[in-house]
Amino acid sequence: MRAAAFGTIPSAGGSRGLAEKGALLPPSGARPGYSARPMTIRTRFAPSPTGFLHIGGARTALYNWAWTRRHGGVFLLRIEDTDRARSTAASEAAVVDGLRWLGMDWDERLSRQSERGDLHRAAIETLLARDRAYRCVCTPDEIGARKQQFVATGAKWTYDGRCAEANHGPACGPHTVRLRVSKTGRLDWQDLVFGPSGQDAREIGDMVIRRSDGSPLYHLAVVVDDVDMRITHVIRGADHLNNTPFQLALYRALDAPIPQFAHLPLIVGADGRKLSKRRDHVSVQHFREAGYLPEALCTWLVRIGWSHGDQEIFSLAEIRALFSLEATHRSPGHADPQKLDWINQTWIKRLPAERLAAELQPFLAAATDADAAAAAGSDPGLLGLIDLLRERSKTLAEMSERARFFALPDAALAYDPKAVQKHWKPALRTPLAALRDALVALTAWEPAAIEAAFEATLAQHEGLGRGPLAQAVRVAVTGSAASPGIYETLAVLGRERTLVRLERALAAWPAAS
RNA sequence: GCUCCCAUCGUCUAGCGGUCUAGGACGUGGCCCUCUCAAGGCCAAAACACGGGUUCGAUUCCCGUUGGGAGCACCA
Repeated sequence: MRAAAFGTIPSAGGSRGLAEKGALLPPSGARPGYSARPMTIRTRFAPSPTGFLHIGGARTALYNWAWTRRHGGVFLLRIEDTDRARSTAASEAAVVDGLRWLGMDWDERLSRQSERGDLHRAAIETLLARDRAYRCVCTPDEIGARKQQFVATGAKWTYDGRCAEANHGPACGPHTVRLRVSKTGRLDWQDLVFGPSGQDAREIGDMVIRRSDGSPLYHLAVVVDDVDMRITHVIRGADHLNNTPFQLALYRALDAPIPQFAHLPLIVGADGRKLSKRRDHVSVQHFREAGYLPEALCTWLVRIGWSHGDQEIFSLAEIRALFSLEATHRSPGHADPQKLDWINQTWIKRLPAERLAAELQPFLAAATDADAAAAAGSDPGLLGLIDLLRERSKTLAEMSERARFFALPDAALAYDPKAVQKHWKPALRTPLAALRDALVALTAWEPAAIEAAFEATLAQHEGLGRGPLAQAVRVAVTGSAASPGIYETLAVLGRERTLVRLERALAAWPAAS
């Protein structure tokens, strides 16, 4: 039954409802019988190394990765480095690092399109030999002129086929090679996300597959590579929707099995248009440097265009266990930075303090200096501080800012002038000294005991409010008017450092005027 | 212009003919909590683009309109 379905439909796949099931079957171009036993799913992510990993690309990679892992397939990474100008080892590394940082892995060895030139050239020769492609001596200028005339008719321009029957040989001078694309029939496929898709073959035209300098074009290279790598499912951005018919024609001309296609809706910017490098933050690297966790970025990206009931937060493990193309949307989605903030904080609240401490390290160093960050890193109070800070930090950068007071040496702590002016009232000096004495007398250095010392001090001083005392201490110990609960803060800072800071504040206390 | 695609609160979405006086989340506003900042709790405002069908019955199916997006290379 399966075999029959694949034998009759050029690009089978069944309805959307059956898509996931069909996904386990071999590519639709396979002959009947060949499909009798399920074959391994093979997918790939094929970024061009532009110097950074784009969030759109990261999401495509994530969908590929998650779906493939879920189905026990093989996920490959292929660098599309045909554009020599932009392709450097550094920009390739940026893409690879980005993927690793997000938590993705891939199988077999990383491959590069540039390594496959021979394959592309051979494929073109074969097409030529079989007369499925032909040499074309039309120059860009000539075509441009003809195209301009054509535009008046209002139809979509396709190559007019002037050289199609000319039979130009290898020695015809500068020439391109064009694929013969049928002028009748349809180039259709069953998209795993978009459902029945395709268009009339005649609207495609005989497209160039080899430049006059002998280099192959993108479409030829991708198809040949995908065939060679035995890719069974092509999962990519919806910007390739329009490219698929021509690529279908290439698969046919190559007598190659046709993979299944799944196109993902694009991520758009705040104005609903394609993400722009100028307006929007598009690189994964940017978010990493701004203090977002990989878990947060993955959750954010996976939820644009896909959902699983009302669940908002997904670990990588959940993503790979739950992701399905069937539940993937068809409409483009906005990437909302505020939602990312919330997601990031949610992860900050969930992750173990040890993990956050490690992630925080570079941010702390940036907010203070290497020495201070190292000192904080080995301070036993750090994990406790992180537990206090996770409720008030949307990013690691923010957390590091709030942790500055802790990392800084006692003598280097600076006081916020406005906070001093507001909270260091001359009359508070005596109670503060009393509080210091109460703290010194403490046997246990923990929030409850510290609170008791505060209460005792308050009881000694008629009319003194809890707020003013807490604020005075807060400024003395953190330099700022905002911090986690004062008892917890002192507990985490430690007895010695607290007392040193109190002493230092007392010494700097303003006198009554 | 042509081709292809899309359409539920501002945003991400649930909904796969009756369960919808349309649910959740972010954001926004209010209240509570409170030593500051947060976090948290409660409440509120906020959407099925429009018009035709199909049907006993449409947010859900079909067709138009409108709006939006993507693609129309000897780029990838």
